[in-house]
Amino acid sequence: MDTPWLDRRQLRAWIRLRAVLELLPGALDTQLRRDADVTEFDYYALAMLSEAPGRTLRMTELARQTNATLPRLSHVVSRLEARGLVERFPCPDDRRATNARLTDAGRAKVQEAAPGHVATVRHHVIDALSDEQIDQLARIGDAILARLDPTGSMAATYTRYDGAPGAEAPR
Amino acid sequence: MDTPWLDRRQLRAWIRLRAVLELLPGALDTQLRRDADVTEFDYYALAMLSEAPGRTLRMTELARQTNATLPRLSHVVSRLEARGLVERFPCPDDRRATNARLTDAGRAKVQEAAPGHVATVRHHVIDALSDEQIDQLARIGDAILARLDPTGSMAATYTRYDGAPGAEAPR
DNA sequence: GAGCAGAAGTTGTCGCTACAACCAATCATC
DNA sequence: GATGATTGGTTGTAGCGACAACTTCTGCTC
Repeated sequence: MDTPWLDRRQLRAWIRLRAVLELLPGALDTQLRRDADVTEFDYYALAMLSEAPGRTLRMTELARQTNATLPRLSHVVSRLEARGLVERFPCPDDRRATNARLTDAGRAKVQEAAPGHVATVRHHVIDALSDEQIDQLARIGDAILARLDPTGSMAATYTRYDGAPGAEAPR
Repeated sequence: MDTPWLDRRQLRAWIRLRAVLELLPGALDTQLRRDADVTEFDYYALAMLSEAPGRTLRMTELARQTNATLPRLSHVVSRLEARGLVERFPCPDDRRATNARLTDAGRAKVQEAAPGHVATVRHHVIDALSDEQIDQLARIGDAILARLDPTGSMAATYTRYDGAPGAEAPR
């Protein structure tokens, strides 16, 4: 390998990022589980569906938009389906495929959960940063994601910012 | 609440951060499990111990340095102890407390795993960013952590950059 | 010096995720 | 129009983390 160790500045940045990686997901999860009885991942899956045309997405597409593997999504959707928040039905165009559609109850759940979630994201991230840092963070995220998923097949890219999912007003 | 929704710039940054939160830990975990048969968390626990004087830390202090809760750390250390990488013994100063000490095998494990892990961190994060972005990331991390853990009691702060843990040459 | 609040850890249980194996349908190619 | 490879998705299992309950010990306060 012969890879050089990190210098002090690099290490400082990495330690911080690692701490955020460790602490932030738990904070988001705790709030949503307490206030709306859903996981942060559940919430995003529901939110993505609520933005989709017909409130419907194919499993593969939903997995891509939530940065999840297909097995994971399948389990999650099974649970959401059992709770009546989502329904599955075979895709007419491709009989291998399955569509997931948000039910009315699911839509209500998103609307119920959204304000508290947005407030939490604001409190922990957005409001902690200056406008300049917000843009810096976006570019840093881009750069890291380009390495994590070079093909771009996995990471949700969201070039459409006109009504992007998960944190806007529910339609 | 009456919290405003995120605007496009904020949303862009948040979506990126969320994707990193989802994808990066898995990438680090996969590499370490494959090449050294340890979790990323296992690795950091071992690495923190390897930096500590006498390769020993109290459980509470180790939990703080790894951003973990005490129950979680207790389980992890139990597993590491069963593998002979760590040993536990009661703290003589405070009989409530437990010390965790790195064994020779544990030290060897850290040294074995470190180069590959550092290479992965470099590849996915450090080398993806400019020097300027590295510093920006550190400051952004500081700002977010200040919100996540206002008291500073939890998040590992690491003002000591002379030989910081986890990514430097093992001693 | 008795009593009590809080700190330090451990343990048990439950739910979620990763991984691997698997099935079904489509596509390509001959 | 068969066959092989790939895509789309589900299921089973094992392992890890969150949470709550509990024990032991310390230190305060009266």
